[in-house]
Amino acid sequence: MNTALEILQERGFIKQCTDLEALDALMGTGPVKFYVGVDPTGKSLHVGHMVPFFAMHHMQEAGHSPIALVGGGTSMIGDPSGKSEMRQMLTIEQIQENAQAIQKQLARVVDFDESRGAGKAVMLNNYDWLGGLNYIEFLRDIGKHFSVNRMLTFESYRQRLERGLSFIEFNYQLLQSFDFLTLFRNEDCRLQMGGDDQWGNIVAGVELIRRTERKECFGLTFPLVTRSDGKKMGKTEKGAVFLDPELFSPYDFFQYWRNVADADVVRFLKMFTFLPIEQIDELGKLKDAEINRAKEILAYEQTKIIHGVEEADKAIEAARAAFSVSGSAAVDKEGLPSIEIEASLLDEGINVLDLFVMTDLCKTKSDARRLVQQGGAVINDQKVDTIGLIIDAARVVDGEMMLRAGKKRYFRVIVRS
RNA sequence: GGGGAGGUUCCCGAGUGGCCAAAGGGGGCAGACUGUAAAUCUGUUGGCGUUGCCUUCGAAGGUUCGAAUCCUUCUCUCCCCA
Repeated sequence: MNTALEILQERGFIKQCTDLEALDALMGTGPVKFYVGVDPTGKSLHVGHMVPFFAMHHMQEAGHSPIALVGGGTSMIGDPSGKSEMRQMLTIEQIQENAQAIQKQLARVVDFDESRGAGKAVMLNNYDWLGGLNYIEFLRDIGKHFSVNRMLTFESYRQRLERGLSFIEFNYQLLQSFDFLTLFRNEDCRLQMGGDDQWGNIVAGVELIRRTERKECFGLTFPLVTRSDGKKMGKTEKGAVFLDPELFSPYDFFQYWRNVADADVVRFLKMFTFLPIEQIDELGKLKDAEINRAKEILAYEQTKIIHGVEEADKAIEAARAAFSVSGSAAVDKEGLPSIEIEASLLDEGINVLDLFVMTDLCKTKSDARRLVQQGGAVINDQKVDTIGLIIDAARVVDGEMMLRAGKKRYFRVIVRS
């Protein structure tokens, strides 16, 4: 039987730990409460946020108790770690709202259900103890444990010193450490996990607890997940790969994973799916074109976790249909993004450019014009390269038209009669 | 509070009176090559009614036949001094 840490290790989740052996020993003696911070700065998480929560999942599976800590108080301040801009400050109401939306998304990976009993995940908000903090007391009890000299040696602050760092941002580390201390006191939380950019803050928390409570707690960080093509994880030209299907369709979500670089497949399978490690190793042996099978599995599993089995099935079918040799042959196209238009619109015909702009394929008519000029516009597998072309009902097949921009972007236009 | 340097298109960054919808790079999009990969090469990259017109160079005014470029005021950022 693998311990939780071994599982994390073999799946590539561990970057640094304050004391791996001691932590392993502690976790061997029984369930351990641990926490991960969540930013409530948006109403949806995106895949770049998910690493800690997948780790949380494995920890929970192994019997430990997760706490998702919403940074309601801290996000009203801004964290300087690695960021060049000050964070936008939010109102308590916005944060509350975001936190609820986020919890729903987390529930796809972590179990918040009451029926789970002791091991269930809980969500707390640090606004509860930061909101009414007394400045003098805080300085006296917490502030005295921090050395400015030491803090200035932290890489994250060093960088910011060059660009400018406001005093409240500088305090972030104290607040995060105080969070850990509070969770330790109130919940007996012994471990904080987070991205590697949080290392400094996490260690600061461990030290604070050691000084004030004379107890050893632990910190563990995850590697910053990058894509081997150098792009940021979870970012696309269209913006972040959100988990919210309203913001990022399940089909596009599937495609995002389907299109990861070869070099990333195994790593991502380990971190972002729950497939057994043996199966992943097998998939890792695939070479060249074969590796596409592994990518498809990655995309399917990930979509299944986040959007559910039905959406995953639709997405994989749609993708297969769209990319099969026969082009957009009549297979299941359910999962493709689509719009509906009135049949009457086609009575007089509609300009190709306008048609493409109606879909999400082109943003402006100039954009559409370029697409057509460069030969990237396709309707029902027929290239359209005439700018003024009028599209009418003759193009409709089985009540719809399948538009394509370039090789990969599809869009269904469903004609309502 | 005093002094200095700046704010240019998605980003970085050139441009100091007309040749500027604005160099170059990055990124994006499209094409070729492929495996729905990477790398590479080519084209393209403000909008529209496209041999033209409209909006854009922090904001508002002004000078000028003509301004991203000059002047005034405002505003924001950074640096130095207090």
